[in-house]
Amino acid sequence: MTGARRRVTQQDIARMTGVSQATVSLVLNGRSDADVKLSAETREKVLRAIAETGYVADPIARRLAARHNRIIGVFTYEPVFPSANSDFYHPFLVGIEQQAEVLGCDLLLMTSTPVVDGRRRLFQGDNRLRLADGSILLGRTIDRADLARLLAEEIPFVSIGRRDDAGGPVPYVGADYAAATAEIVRRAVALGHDRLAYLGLGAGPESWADRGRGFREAVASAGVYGGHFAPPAEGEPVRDTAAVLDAALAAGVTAVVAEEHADGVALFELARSRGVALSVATLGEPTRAALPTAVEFTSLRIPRQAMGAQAVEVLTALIEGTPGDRQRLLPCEVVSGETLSERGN
Amino acid sequence: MTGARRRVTQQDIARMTGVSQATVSLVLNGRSDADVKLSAETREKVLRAIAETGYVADPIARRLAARHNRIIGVFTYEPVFPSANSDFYHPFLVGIEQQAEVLGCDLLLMTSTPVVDGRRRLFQGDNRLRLADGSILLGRTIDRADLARLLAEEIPFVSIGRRDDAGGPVPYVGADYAAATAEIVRRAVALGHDRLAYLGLGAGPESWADRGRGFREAVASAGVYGGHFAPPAEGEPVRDTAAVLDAALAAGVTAVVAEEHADGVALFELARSRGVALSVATLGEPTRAALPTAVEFTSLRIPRQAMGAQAVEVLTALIEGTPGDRQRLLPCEVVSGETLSERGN
DNA sequence: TCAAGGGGCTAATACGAATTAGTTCAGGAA
DNA sequence: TTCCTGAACTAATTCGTATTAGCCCCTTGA
Repeated sequence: MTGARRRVTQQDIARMTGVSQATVSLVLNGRSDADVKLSAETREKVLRAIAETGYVADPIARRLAARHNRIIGVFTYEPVFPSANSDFYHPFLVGIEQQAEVLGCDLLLMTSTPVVDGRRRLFQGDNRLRLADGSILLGRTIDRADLARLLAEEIPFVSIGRRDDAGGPVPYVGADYAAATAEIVRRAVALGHDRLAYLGLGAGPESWADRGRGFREAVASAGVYGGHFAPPAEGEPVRDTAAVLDAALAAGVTAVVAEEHADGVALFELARSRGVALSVATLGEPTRAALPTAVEFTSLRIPRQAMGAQAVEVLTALIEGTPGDRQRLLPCEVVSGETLSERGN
Repeated sequence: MTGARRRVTQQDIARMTGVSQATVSLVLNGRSDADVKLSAETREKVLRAIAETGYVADPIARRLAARHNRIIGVFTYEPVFPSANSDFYHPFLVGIEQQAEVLGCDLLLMTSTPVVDGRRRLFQGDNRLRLADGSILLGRTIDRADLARLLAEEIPFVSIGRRDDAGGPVPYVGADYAAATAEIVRRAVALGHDRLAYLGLGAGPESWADRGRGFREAVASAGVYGGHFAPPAEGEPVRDTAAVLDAALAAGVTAVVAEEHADGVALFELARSRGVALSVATLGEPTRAALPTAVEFTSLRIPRQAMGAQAVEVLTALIEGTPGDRQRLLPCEVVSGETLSERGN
């Protein structure tokens, strides 16, 4: 009714109840302990006025003064929601939201930076990252320089996905691709395969490098042959599946471990259509995009939801200075599908 | 390098260059126009110092002074991400994010309220709604009392989905279900149907009431018969599809308009399996859940993404006091599927 | 020689909450 | 009566930036 009314402040509450702004602040923060004493009467008077007016502390002012506001920032280099990435981000966000709810934090999606060339800029003029107590960074790859700067400026953050040091250890919650890949190799070996190959880059971004390393180490320790077929370029899907298949067969390879799910699916389908026995395991999560196959692929189940939730945990530990691991690798479950079978089948 | 260094402030820059903090602020905001004059020399001195130190304005302080934070709250009664609702909310969020990005706003997901009985409480002790400059409310139904309170407290908000007045007009961006339903009825009539029926509640929450009204009015104005089959209870799917079909046939109905997509699908499939000719149109969006059918249903395409985007527009207009509609109904496209056909087919 | 009129800058204050160093007052001890 | 102590508050300051009123000095015109 009283159009364009200013927001209610502690000062207003103070005037209403005849106390000082400081008292209101003390009541709000439940500071009756130790050195600060407040009468129950005053406390209730203030509390009543707060309830009446529906007062809420301005998070901005609060953050300026107290250095925290129970807001967790979520930064994604790509838009969070738009369709292409939604399947990718969604499970992480489920976990993040869940844990944020448990902790009573709100989530600030940093959408204010326009997407340029398909990526958002983490640092730009007005760095909104500081709006939140700390942030979670989400993205297939994260700019190394950005990480270094975050560390240097001591902005609390946690990366989802393992990251190499960037002028210091990067807090992260990642998936243990190396271990999972090694496990797949062991299974293949146990099924009689002794000539394996890795299809993918196996290098570059940490998540690929980890898989590649897992493969190489497992192959070495099992004492079997481990070949390598690289895609045309980083991030590119394998174009010439036929060439890969031919090369693999020529090298006597009987089991292929594919970095990208789609590549593995394509290879397996081609082999099957040719009537060739080739085992294929995939180091990615079966996605809807690659669903036309009815076959259940041997692949990985990445604990995305748990990763999201734990990222929030690590972040709060970081903010509050609680001890604990700042780097966590969660195990990936190996989905035992039908595509990794006994040698010769 | 110099661990735990305080962040650089305008004050620091000022000291370095021998000017005042105010001058630094003026330079930063490019305020050389109009009433404020700065010499090119001073400007450059300051700019140089800024470049050297890598100074960036603290967004928090900036907002505090500016009295608004360019944060848009997004409140959902149910968790945003968890799977069951994700298909429902997702398209809206795509639109919201998109528009927020255009406007340079961040999105605050209100996740701090624990979900009780599957719903979040909009109003509770510390009302985080005021964290944002304004908020968007999302949900199939929204508590009437909540709306009234929001209006009374003059908290800027926009509802996604039309809402009846709640002690005043509620700002909303909704889908024009009434018009779309009427259009479907007209198409049915044009195809020779003169005995139609509505399957659903056609009352209660605005979105259903609008559909029901659209049906009744269109049927009346076309001068044809319009029956009504209600589900067992509000929100319940129709249990006894067979009973509905029998009743419809007994009443000589040749075309049914179903409020819920799933109900329509079930009815159509049953009729087809019995070899009975029955046209069915659906007043919902074809969802993945009801996909087992290969038939393309005559149904509605709800402009969810546009609704999200426009909600942001309305909200900012509201916040900034710009003139413009506070209530918008966007047209729904009628998907001409195969299930609404000429009478007798 | 003085007022008027800028240009160029600064002091002061606001923004809203948190925090610290007091201050006031009542009651008890000396 | 004075001193002390603790309870219950408050005044003042801080956080970093934006903004406004106004100051000082140098021209210019009369």
